[in-house]
Amino acid sequence: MQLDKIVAYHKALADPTRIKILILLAEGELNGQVLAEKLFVTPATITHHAAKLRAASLIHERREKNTIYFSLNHYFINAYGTATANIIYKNANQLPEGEDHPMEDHNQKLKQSVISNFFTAAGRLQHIPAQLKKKLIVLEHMIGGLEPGRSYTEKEINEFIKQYHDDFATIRREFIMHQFMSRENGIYTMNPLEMWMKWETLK
Amino acid sequence: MQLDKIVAYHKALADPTRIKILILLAEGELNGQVLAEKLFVTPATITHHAAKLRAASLIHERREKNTIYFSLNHYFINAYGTATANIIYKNANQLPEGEDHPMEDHNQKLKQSVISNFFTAAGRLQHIPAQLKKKLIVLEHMIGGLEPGRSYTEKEINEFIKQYHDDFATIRREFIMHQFMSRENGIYTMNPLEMWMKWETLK
DNA sequence: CTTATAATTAGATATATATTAAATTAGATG
DNA sequence: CATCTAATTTAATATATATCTAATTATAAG
Repeated sequence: MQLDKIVAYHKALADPTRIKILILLAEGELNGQVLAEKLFVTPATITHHAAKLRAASLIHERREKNTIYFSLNHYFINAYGTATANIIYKNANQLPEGEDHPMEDHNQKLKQSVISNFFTAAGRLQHIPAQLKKKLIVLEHMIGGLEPGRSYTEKEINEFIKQYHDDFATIRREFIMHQFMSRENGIYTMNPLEMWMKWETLK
Repeated sequence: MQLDKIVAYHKALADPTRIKILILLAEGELNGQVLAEKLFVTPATITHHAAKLRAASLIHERREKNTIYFSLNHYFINAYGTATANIIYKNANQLPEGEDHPMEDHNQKLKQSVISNFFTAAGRLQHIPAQLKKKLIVLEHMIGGLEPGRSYTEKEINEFIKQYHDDFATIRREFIMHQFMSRENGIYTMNPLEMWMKWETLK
């Protein structure tokens, strides 16, 4: 049920240690040991929180030898124009509160250029970018056309994607793979984090 | 500290019973006894949750004789274009998930007309509306100019308000009174709910 | 195979919180 | 003042969760 998802999402952000972890990760990826040191907790505690953040799709993980590096979900970073993310970001960089981070501007420009390069004037997707970062921008752009908070049948999702590109099956799979959406019993819903980003970009 | 506020805000929405209360209140105001019946809990439990929702500015209360009627914070209702609010609203009205509620459209139109009636083309506020609902729309419009998540000194707030109207003291007081902002040691910050709305209306 | 490092798991503890029943308070009315 | 109703408070309980220590697992390297 959708209620559980909303609750789980808010629970993930309802703990000071987890917010602090996100603030630290806003500076760049860190492994568990380092996070533990900086927050004066044990690695076991980091594991505990990482599980909750992971469940809410707020972080990514990358393994290198026997070290696991945590990073903010790419979208979370890009969405820091929102208030909570703004706070996380500013805290991370010790910037005076009134100033915007140059990254904000840079990300905006990157998005703009990727969107204008991959979509036609009529709004069709010419082809799916091979580069991950660009692909994610393209997926995010398309998912912005869905209504946050409603459920879609597979048929409806296919129709929706076909507005942009004929290969709806690949794109639908990418939506799931990159956690933009989740599927349950053939019903598709946007994930909470993605909804949140959607709110931000809503006019 | 701002961290606590963010955490408290998310905690308020991190409980299924509280989300259900909001869903029920989306249909209209209800008193504690009725809420308790509908949710199969005791009135004491409702009191408990009401305290948390009140602390997060999510509900309003109105006393009539010895009955207290709870209702959604006016702004929460108007913000239901956001995903969580959308879910609350749709659940409340048993609408097919794809359909928008007519109220959404109505509120949008009301806002449009109030804003164009009270502000000049240059964006100055001509006078403060006497009618509560209109006043709230005007306040919401102005607060949209602030950056969510940052702190402002009183001087900065005054300067900000003077863009719109010379009587900054009255408007500043209204911001506090209607819980758009809170003041601590002379530092002003937008309240979490208002931040949330801000995200939604951000371009 | 042994050793080293990072992460996870398991078990224990403490704190927080959701809930209830019972007692109390607040307000209205006779 | 007595009574009624709604709400709150208090105290108790149960569940959840944040944290730690100690044991275990995963991966790499000698």
